[in-house]
Amino acid sequence: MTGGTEPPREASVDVIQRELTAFARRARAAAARVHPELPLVSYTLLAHIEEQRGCRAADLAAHYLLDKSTVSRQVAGLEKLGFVERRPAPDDHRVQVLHPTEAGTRVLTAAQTSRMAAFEERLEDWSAEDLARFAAYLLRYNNAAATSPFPHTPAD
Amino acid sequence: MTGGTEPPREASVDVIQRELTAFARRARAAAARVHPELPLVSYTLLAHIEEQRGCRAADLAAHYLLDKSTVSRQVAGLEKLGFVERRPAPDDHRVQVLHPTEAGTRVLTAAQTSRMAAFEERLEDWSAEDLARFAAYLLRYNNAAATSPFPHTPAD
DNA sequence: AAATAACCGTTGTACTATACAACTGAAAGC
DNA sequence: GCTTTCAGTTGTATAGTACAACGGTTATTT
Repeated sequence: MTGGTEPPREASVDVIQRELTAFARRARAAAARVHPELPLVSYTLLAHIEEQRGCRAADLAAHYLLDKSTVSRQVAGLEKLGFVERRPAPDDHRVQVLHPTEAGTRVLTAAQTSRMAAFEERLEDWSAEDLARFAAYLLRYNNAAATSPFPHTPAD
Repeated sequence: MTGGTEPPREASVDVIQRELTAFARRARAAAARVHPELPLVSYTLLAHIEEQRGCRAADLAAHYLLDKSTVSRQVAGLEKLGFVERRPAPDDHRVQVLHPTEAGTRVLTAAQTSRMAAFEERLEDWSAEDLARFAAYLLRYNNAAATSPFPHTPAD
């Protein structure tokens, strides 16, 4: 299949770019409906915090290519909702380690479940193989983006 | 290859969900940097207008699952920038047909080029086959999302 | 050790994208 | 002709985001 019809790279890149944009918008809208209590980004960050217990705000900023102010506010929001706890690290008084609370874990699980259901609904007729490959592509891309010296050029 | 290690669907779906979100956010941020003059959504809409000459605002709203007010403002912005023209349709005085202007076409081409370049930079070591497959996955996903009776439930 | 730099997080400000609701004007149905 | 429906605009509100300026803290340099 690789042989005959070399699909033009540019066309593919263009599609990826545009579809992704469409996806982003829809994802946000959909997420807002599915779980109005836990906005999309908060959800993502909370999930990260849950996985990487004790991570710092700066980690989140780095990982998601977000400004620290954004993260600061997001985390503040999560704290206000009672979903995360911020504790000063004992060794370094600059940093705060982040932990999900009981409620945080609970709401996260709930959100994950319903979001998963929503996704599953649209992915139900995908083969496991396609799903795995799609997931792998996304990971590959994101890893590349995170480590590449690309356009987030912190200070140029 | 499908045989042995059935990758758990749920894990893949979860990855897809999260990475897609991260991906989308980064794409937006990157796009904003690459072409500050033509914000991401405007860009997308302009591209659509360029492709579907003479489309109406309502079409855009339907296609991108956006509220008409959003489209209205976006189009107004594009017009203010001199990138699209709005003309009343002769047969139906409610509708306005949208056309890209000279400048619109120009800026769109430029944006496409540089955005492409940005994406290419991160996708350069992907095979054309992988790109095509990735693009196809995104299309497939978005089409499913657009036609599914899922959560944009216009009035519930 | 004092001065300087680097780092972490917060806060002020501004802007984009978005939705919902209320409204205007036009067309279609009864 | 009145009412409903449709296309688009405008008012208002909210999320998410960035950048810049700041306040503490730790690390480095001299």
